[in-house]
Amino acid sequence: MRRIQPVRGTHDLAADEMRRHRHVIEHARTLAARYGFAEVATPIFEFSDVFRRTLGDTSDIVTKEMYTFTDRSGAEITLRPENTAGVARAVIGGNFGERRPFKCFYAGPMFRYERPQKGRLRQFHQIGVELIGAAEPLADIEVIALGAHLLEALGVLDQVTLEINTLADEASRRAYRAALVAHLEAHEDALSEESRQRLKRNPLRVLDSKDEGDKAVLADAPAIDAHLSAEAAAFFDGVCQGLSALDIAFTRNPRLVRGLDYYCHTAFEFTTEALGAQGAVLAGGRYDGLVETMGGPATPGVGWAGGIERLAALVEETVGAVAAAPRPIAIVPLGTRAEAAALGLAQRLRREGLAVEMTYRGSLSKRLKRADQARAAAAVILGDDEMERGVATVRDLDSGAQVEAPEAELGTHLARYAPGP
RNA sequence: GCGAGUGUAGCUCAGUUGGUUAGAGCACCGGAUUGUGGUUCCGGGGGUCGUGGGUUCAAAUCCCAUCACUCGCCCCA
Repeated sequence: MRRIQPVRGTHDLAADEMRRHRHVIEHARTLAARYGFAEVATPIFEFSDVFRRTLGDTSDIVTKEMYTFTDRSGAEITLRPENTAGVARAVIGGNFGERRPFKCFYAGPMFRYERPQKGRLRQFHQIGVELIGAAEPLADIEVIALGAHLLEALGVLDQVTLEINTLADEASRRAYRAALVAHLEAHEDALSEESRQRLKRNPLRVLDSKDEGDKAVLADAPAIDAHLSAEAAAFFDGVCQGLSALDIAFTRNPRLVRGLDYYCHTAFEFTTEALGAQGAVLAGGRYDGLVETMGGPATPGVGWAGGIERLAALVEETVGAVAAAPRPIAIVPLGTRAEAAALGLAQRLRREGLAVEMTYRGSLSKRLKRADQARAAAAVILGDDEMERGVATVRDLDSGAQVEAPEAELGTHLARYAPGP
């Protein structure tokens, strides 16, 4: 029988890794709630149009990374490659209410058909927030502040740098794109093959090329700042000042652009050097055109998404192991009569809030070994001796100290051990 | 999608210029100890050497393909 492998780019999450994921998710969920972002969930698959219409025909995600299939009714379905479009779809449909601004938090799996690498999987997990219906810089500032706060709470803020840029409004961006294209076309011979392609399809993407020849051409390329409308400049100014007022350190990166078409104005990215090539750990921006693109009323929005695998890896690398589960109490019955009694005892203790591990088989020696492997803090030994006298032996597994306690008082004897989950 | 590297037990790895029944440590299971765990001692189970094909008297070892992982490009979270 040949062993079946997991699908490429997918991972089983063992208890330790799952705990690291949960550590990230729970910090994010708690902080998001504190900022007024309530948790929601959208389906992990949508009609393909939800993504095709919003992400842009030239984006890599749409052109080659979507998991798309036809279901039994003939509908074209796509496993979500990101969650913003799904949230926007639900908001437009009124499924999340009519109150504006609408603020939400989400966590869940996303799917992209990519070449797997460290920190890059085909099924990966994101946390994210969206703030829909507020056009003010204050909204951008709060959204970014939440991201920074989360990174701080996870203990990794000093491992990342915040880069920020403005993509301006459409008119400014169009003017800038024209100037950029003119410059790039004048130096087309010096550009890499890929950048020449991008020049035609999505010229702004040339800006973050790592090719040395491209960089040389870009060195004296026009900057967007010269093309900003007064409003766009003021907006970006407002965001930067707000971040400074909150003591959130950032650097301006005029080459920072977004891969997805729906972004405008603020674009930001928390990146780290500690994770190799996949350094973006939490990133997002403003997407004022998105809701309208999807057929809703013109509605501004801003948000971010963070990669759970990447955040968890960064936490593990810089902070170390996350807190382990609470240590259980092990029940060690000896003999069939004791086993029957132990069942009820275990349930009783669990109802009192203790984590209780039953030992199922073997001699006392074997069962204590099991208790030890389960990281139990104490063992409750219940044998014929004890049954006769209506007591149980409580053994502290760290010190080896043992006391006998009447069964009714077991709860008090065990109270000094950590409560269960 | 492109380039490079790696794949031997559950894990980390050794395995000589191709040469007989492929090893170690840790982990696991049992016993020493049918009422006392962690330490120790003894024993045991586990491998189609990633998979498929080829070369050869002979392949874990050489060749080809393929799959997976890792790193870079690309992309992004």
